[in-house]
Amino acid sequence: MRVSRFLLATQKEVPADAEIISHQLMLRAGMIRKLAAGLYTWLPLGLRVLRKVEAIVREEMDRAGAQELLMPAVQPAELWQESCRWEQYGPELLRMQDRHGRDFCLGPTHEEIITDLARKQLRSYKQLPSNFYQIQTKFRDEVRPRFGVMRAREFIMKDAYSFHLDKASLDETYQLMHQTYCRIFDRLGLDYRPVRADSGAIGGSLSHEFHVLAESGEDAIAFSDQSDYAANTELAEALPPTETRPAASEEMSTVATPDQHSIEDVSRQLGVSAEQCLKTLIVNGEDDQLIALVLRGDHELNPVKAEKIPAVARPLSFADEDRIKKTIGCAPGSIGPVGLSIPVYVDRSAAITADFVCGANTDGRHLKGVNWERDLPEAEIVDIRTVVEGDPSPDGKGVLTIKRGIEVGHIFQLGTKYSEALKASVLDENGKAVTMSMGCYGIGVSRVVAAAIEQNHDDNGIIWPEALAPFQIALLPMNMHKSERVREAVEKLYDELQNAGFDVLLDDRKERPGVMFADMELIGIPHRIVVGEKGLDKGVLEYKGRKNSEKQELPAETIIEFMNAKTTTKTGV
RNA sequence: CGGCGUGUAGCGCAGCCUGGUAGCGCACUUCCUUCGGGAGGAAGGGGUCGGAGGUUCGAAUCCUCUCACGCCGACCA
Repeated sequence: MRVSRFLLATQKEVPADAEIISHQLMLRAGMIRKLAAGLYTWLPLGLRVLRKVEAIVREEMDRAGAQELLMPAVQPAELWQESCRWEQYGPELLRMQDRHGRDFCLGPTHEEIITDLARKQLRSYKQLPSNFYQIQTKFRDEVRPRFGVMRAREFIMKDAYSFHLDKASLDETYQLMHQTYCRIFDRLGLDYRPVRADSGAIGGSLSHEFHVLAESGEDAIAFSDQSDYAANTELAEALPPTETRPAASEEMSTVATPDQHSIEDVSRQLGVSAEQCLKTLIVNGEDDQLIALVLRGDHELNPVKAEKIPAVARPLSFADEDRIKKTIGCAPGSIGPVGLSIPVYVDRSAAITADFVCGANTDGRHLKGVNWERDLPEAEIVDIRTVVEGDPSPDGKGVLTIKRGIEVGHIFQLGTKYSEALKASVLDENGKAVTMSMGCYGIGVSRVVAAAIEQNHDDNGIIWPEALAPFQIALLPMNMHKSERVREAVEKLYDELQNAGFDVLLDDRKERPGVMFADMELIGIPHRIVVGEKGLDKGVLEYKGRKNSEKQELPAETIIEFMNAKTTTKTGV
């Protein structure tokens, strides 16, 4: 490809609202342009990278025996009503009507569609297991799209759905997909980790997320320092403390704490540490009652865990202030577990705290020297906090460290949630109808592109892993428009490299060298070959890799051989 | 959904407070010089100032409404 025939839309400046590096670089390099909130056009340069990701995903899915198909982006409401998600899904599901007034939605995912296909096309156990996948545009009407294509409303996803006669077969395919995902992310050249995850509202039991590690990641991942345990902090268990509760040593007393509402305020005023304070959160429960959750002041409530308490309403929501005042008699900020008439659940760590500080259930008052058993009945002990760095690993080996990750893949065992709702069954060997078990496996293809940049860049721009680069080689002639020798040499080299199977970007613009260097580095081409008068005199070409800063001179006739050794993959002309 | 903020040339911004014929940098076009790390000069093209309504002799500027976009919050106990 010649730059003169290519939309190289690089720019020096970047819109002020691009917060993270991948978003800035994708705009600067001319990979994407925003059309509206969460909607992006992929320019030719960006699309080339996207296609590289897709190709690798496709190859590995095919290799794992999955079959590609393509389902509509627009989906009829009837199927969503059948699975009850038309009501459950909320405003992220973009709904619309056609000219006849029939309801449709833009698909945020395709469980209903594939299950509908499966119930019509799969009749016999002999057809199982089957795994179907597609690479499709999805739409989720995010409250707050941000970070460019990282959290866009419209995005490209590879989603796969497998169908099985029994759990054993599902387990087998799940393991195969786990391995396939590892192969895919290995080939993409990314630093990633498979982590255990909560399967959330989608249902099912087993679930893993694949995270690309990056500071800008929106998820927190807990790792053991002594084993391969890794889990989303939403899921990671905070083990019961091994120490027992110390004996009470203080008398309970009331202290005035006017206008001190936060743990920080109270601990500062009373001169005690945050872990010596207990906070009491009031949430809405089932049956329209309120529920109190007690945590240590330095810990955070884990909403996913809290939702698992049967008495707590799902989704988790905080009680509104008026109702708290009416029921408890004080405003949030002065609540404590002593003398509460509503159900109280206490976190494992808070349950072994002695002589603690908490709200007195009277505005402007706190209690100190409070002790379980003596001053208030022991509440039901639960695990409702989010793990923190230094907690023991849930697998019993080592302690946890916390890192940020970008979720680029997610695999689930769905079980029969959708197949039951849509009555998708096959006949088994005995001629008996069996509801199929399902698995579901997603990769955020467009997000992978952004994640790769988060992990691979420097001050000059993007540094593509070989497998993702939009072009392999940047061919830069020095002053070609002045020197006929350079023009001839570079045209010849361009042909030779292409004939040898390399994807080459020839910068034939009438630009100064500095401009060419800067642009090629910004867009991250892994290999650079410079052709100039000086080199031609000596019969050499100059090579430089994007990652390392040393230039080297090579005899012109050895360049093909050299590039073959440098690159592992070729994509053809 | 709530709070705050921003809409002026393709991009980044000034002008608005204090109303009087719309500017700067980058980018773009042409020419000259320069030519191995985002060059210099000269001459150009490009904007119904987000939209609607109002006040005024006169509105980018003041007022009202509206749309779009962005940031923050939704863990305060």
